[in-house]
Amino acid sequence: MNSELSELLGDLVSVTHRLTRLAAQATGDSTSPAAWRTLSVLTSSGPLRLGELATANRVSQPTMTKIVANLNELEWIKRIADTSDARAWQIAIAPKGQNALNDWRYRLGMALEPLFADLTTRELSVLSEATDLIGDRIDVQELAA
Amino acid sequence: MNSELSELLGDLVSVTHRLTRLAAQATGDSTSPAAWRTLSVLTSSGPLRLGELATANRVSQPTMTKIVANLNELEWIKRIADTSDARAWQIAIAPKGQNALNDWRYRLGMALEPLFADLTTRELSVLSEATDLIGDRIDVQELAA
DNA sequence: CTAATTGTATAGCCAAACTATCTATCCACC
DNA sequence: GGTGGATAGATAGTTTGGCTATACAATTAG
Repeated sequence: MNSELSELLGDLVSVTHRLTRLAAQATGDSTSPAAWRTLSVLTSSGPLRLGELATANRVSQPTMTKIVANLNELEWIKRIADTSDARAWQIAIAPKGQNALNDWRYRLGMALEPLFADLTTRELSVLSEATDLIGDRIDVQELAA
Repeated sequence: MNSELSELLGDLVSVTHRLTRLAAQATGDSTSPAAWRTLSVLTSSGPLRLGELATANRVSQPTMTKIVANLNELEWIKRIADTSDARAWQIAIAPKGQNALNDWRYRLGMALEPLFADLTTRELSVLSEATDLIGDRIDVQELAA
């Protein structure tokens, strides 16, 4: 175990904990990070079974059942009976959900932009690459799950 | 408003949302992200008033009162009466809390390391720099609060 | 066909999040 | 010194996201 890597990962996760809260407060709205996270996963992965969606979000299945029920009431997602298994549901993002997610991302960008406005083009590309690197690690874990 | 920056910030926050959950599941323990976040803030900032700690964590003061009460029961933090204001408390991390945080970071590093093991030295330094860049943005916001 | 496995809903519990309100303390001003 | 306004933190109440355990129906394996 590489202790420099461990240190970096500890710092990275500490910083992401705080950025998550910063984002929640910055837009000042009442929709939860879990909702945005779920919509975001659906946007990038396409429709998923409820259990798959739980895995992708790293929450338990009953938790995801509850989150999906809330999103369904808002009509932000669609529940589609899975044609190959009568027990299962396909969960897809709905147009309203896509619009809401896009709006949130816009408002988030507006709110956070002043904080990042002083970064150089090089620094921004560092952030961009890091985002991709982390995103790829998360997706790798999904495949292994 | 720079739409590329907005896009990047939306992606960054989406990815950090998911990394936060990945970290919570990866270590499999019952202590919440809020507790770790709070201990982490206290480690880097030193003792803070309860309200300041709430601001640094981007949560409301009553939320922080509760989190601090839990941490106090675990003896992970110390509550010290503020000498200059009879209403206020200084909250400081206690040795038990520091040990718990260090242990958590170690276990987190162990759990996440396989995901990041394939990164090159250059990629790891990208992550490291990004972590610093984000961390600096968060601290800037604190000063402005 | 039967037993084991699987997908999701339900139940119950806890903690983190919020707003509103209250009480005691502090501070500014007259 | 006294009064009014502001502030620090506790308390109350509500909602939602987390969890484990369990139930039931559908699917799969032997």
